[in-house]
Amino acid sequence: MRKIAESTVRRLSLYLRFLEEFEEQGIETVSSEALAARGGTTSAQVRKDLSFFGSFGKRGLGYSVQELVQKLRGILGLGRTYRVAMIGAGKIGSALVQYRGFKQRGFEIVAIFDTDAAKVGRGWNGLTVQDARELESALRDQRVDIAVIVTPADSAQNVADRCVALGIKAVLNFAPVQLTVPDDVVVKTVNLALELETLSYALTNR
Amino acid sequence: MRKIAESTVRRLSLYLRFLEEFEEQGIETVSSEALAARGGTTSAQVRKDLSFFGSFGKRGLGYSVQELVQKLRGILGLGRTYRVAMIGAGKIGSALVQYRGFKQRGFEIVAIFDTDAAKVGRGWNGLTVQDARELESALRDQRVDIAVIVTPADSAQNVADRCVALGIKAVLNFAPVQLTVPDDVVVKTVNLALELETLSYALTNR
DNA sequence: GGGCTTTTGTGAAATCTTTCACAAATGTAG
DNA sequence: CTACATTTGTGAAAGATTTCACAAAAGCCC
Repeated sequence: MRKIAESTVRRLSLYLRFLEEFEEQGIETVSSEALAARGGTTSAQVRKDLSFFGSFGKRGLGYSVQELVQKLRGILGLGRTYRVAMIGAGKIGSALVQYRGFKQRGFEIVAIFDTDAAKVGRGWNGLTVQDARELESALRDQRVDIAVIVTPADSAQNVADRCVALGIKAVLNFAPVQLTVPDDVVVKTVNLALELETLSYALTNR
Repeated sequence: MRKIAESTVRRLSLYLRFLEEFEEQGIETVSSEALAARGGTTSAQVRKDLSFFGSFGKRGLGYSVQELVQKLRGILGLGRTYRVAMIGAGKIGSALVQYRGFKQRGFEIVAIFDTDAAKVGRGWNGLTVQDARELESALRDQRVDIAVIVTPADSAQNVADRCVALGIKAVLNFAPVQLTVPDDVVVKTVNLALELETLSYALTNR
């Protein structure tokens, strides 16, 4: 498949959210103009984004909300569930585990790890926190699609390496470090410091 | 000042992190090549990014780590402290409050709000959680530079509107919604669902 | 069915970002 | 002091993304 820009994928994901809203409100049809208005972009952008994957609209009418929801779910790979391992049972991990949208969208947390002896063995939303040293033995014969790394900065790369060795191909990283992984592994890093500094830059340069 | 791309600002923020690492290690001088290697980019990119703001290096030698750290702090507006109000005292808010990098980089949380009567009045890291209905009276004569919105999705826009009315010009939003604000207010949204879906897209289309 | 209105899908143009490539500095070694 | 090795700073080229603009499709009304 032709390379699609990350910005495009992010917008598709946004469109999907809006379309789900529309669906709940009982709206059956939407124009690229309406979708763009909801998402702060332009109708041409919406049409171009969709056009990379096919043509889903009816000229003169717009898009069937229901149909477009289906198509976008397919494009984004949301037609299945993903098994997620969370490594790190601190505050952020705990917030994530409770986040409903996670399960709602098909991301199921199947294991939680931590190095802290005080946490290991405790129950957490129906799961037992396991010792991080047992990552390999615990995950060897469990399929895990995505690792969420919520460890302190200094252990994140080590954890990432071990996940890669286990064959995990996708990592969501909340540790404030730049992870190095092979080309066939995809990493998304959420870095709070970066966001704050973008704000501080914007506040300064006006 | 000429418009600088967001991607450039994010990289500058990354460079700063790496330079601080180098500084700790006692490294005094760094080339664009070395900085690029650490950050997964190219030396030309590093030089171009910096060139928007001046020329900080010595040909044949590279950059003084210490000097470049100073310059980048200045460019990113990190030479001061920012007063932050946190609206929402749930799990994510709690994780953020404890995040050290926050204070370390000059972002000081000066107030926390929630609507939940069970939380209001409780102490939180040296601060008392205030009733969100009192946002206006509490912040009227406190300077607040940045609002962090950590409320449920359905109240986020309302909170944002009230922050804007209070004259706040920067918002960091963790609610999974697209906020609408006037042009002179800058919003960064951290949307977990979006990150997950980018991963799922990447896993699907390989 | 013909004319009118709406809205898509998409090449082409415009704009933005990254990469290239090289002259100009700067230090070093002999 | 000259030749040499580095490495910056930056126009120009290449590449990527967004916007424009319009023909083509589809429904609607008379």
